[in-house]
Amino acid sequence: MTKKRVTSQDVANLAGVSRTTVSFVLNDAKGFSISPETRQKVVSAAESLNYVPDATAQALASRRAKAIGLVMTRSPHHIATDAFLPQIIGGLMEVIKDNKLRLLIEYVEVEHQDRAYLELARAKHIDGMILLTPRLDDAGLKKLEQVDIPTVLMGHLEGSNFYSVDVDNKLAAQQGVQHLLELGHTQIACITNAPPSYAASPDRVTGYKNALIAAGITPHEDLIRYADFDPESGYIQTKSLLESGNNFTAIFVASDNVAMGVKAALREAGLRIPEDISLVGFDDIPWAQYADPPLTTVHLQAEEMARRACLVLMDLLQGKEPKVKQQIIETHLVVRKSSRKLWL
Amino acid sequence: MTKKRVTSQDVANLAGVSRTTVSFVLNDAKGFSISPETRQKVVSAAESLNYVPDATAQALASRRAKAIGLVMTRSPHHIATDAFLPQIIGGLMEVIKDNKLRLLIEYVEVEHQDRAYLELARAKHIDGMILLTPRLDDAGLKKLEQVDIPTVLMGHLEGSNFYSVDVDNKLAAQQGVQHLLELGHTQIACITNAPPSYAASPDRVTGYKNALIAAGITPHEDLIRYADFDPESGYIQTKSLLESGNNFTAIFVASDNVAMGVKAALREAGLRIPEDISLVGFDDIPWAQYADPPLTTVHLQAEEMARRACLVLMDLLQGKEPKVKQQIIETHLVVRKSSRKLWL
DNA sequence: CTAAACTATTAACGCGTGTTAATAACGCGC
DNA sequence: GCGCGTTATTAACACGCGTTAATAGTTTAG
Repeated sequence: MTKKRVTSQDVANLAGVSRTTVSFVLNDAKGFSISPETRQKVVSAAESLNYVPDATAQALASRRAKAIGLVMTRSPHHIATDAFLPQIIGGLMEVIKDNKLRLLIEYVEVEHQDRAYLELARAKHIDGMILLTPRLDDAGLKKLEQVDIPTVLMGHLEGSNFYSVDVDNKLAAQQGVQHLLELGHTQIACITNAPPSYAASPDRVTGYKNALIAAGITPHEDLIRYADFDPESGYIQTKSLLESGNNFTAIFVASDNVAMGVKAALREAGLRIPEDISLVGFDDIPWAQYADPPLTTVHLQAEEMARRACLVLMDLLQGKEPKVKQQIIETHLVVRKSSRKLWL
Repeated sequence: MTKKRVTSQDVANLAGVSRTTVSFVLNDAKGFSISPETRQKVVSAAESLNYVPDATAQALASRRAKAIGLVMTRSPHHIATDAFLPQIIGGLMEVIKDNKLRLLIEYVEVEHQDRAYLELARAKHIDGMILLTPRLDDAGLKKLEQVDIPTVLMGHLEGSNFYSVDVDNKLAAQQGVQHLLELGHTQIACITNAPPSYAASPDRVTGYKNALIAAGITPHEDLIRYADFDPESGYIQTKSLLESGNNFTAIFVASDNVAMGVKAALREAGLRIPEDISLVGFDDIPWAQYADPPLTTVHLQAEEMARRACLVLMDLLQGKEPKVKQQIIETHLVVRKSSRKLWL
């Protein structure tokens, strides 16, 4: 048993035809006619040789990598604690396997942001890309916009021209805060999901403020804290909030993952949820419903978002014009046990 | 402004040298000498043209894809609820970026298992692969073993000849159960992480039984239930356990993710943790410490495992013989609040 | 002063496939 | 028997790069 690679030439030889014919048969080339018996000969020859086309050569010749990239700008550490990643990958996978593509995970270091996207595009490793958690201050994205590589944003970037799939962060945040207001809370703190440089973060704060204003309450900057994706940052910001001496009876946390840390800090301070402090999260990560108390939160369909983003990308890859440029996925509040009526 | 791709030929022309020289300079080819001024000319030419080598062509010519694959056998749905995936990807990323490789996520459908691995290997999309959650009954793996593609298993497969990185599942489970025994529990149920076909599952059960036997307690099959990765399966199995009428004062759950569902079922049945039932988990996923009560669990260093597995793979790719064939990563029990002394 | 040994560079081939333009075989009406 | 449209097939080029073997130029050893 020789270890020699089986090429389409071998298949051609065995079938007694040319390599071109083999290619036509295996790719179902349209506009060319091949007799049924020839087709059969080729197919069985390929089968008996266990022929698998060389993806690299195919990519070079066809000028399509047959792969898309999921591009993130976060450090490996933050990637490791991203509660949404599995859902997003799962969602992408579903679409990708139908289109016989592959998924590449790319990680762009902040320092190389200005060049990395372009190189990614130029290197032709991927046919298109899906960008996660874009930052407002990402210089590389501006340049990427000029280049002609199919790109879909998960999230939104003010003033950018990318195709995107996102939730209405303002509205969603407003829904969450609205719920707290309806329960009678008026002193409501806010802890964000991420630093303000990530687009979703200020949007959710705006939603928070809008809800307050609509209820005739003046937002208070002292009640707003910026976390950094992980539970630990939530823990820290909650400490800061508690030590600031500001009064509040509820917290809107713009990320369930961060809320985990918030809960820990509250518990440590002897505050019970929801008896002393009501908590509303954001994201509805899989564990939110199993937390104790189960977390009231704004449900975000991450898997569905990924699926949609991927579908838009598929359209772009096939040269079709996607129907909508900026797609909004619906969110809704899930009321569980971490929030309750304010005692008066 | 034409959108023509910049090739190494363009760089060569601008620098006034041959394409070969360009290749030598850019790849730091050893065994060939190039004068400093020529080198400089090439570098600045490449720079000014914004030259980015075509990865596809490089791969074809060099016969290395410069990418490795993370291969999973689970459905997109299960991928979406995998709490470890981010940690594993994060760990892999860390090693990969140092070696200028890329990460491909591959998903092998169960129905195609027998052929998929081989095609993956033959298609040369990737230079090597890391296999996740191998199944005992996976026919494709047997065939893969014959082929000469660098492969590292995360997990263990009895009787296989793969390089692997794993925890000592038996010992780790024993540690967890031991803890419950020391607290005075004698009636301890067990809910696994996965169906028995996944290698880790029966191993953890064995560890559970061993601990009991060592304490002079006869394991009772009625107290063992097999979950299926997600919280929901934990919920279902716990229901089944409760309805079976068997008495128990503690549960060893071989997966924190599953344990989330177990907690929900217990709470629904009016049982408090740890007052009525002590709970010990397995994995120490990032949210375990933020659960309420914080979960006592066996800590498994997923990120580190991924890192190690990737390092072994790097060795294999470079033709080095890795030091150890089957690497074991240490685990340790983390005692939190979900377990406590049995009232007598 | 010639042979040998190095230095600097390149022409040319190979990687395995997709695809165009050309060829060969074949039936058809006249 | 002759042109002509199909049908079936292939030779040949393109894709962009890595790499070997060979060619000039230049220094060193004998």
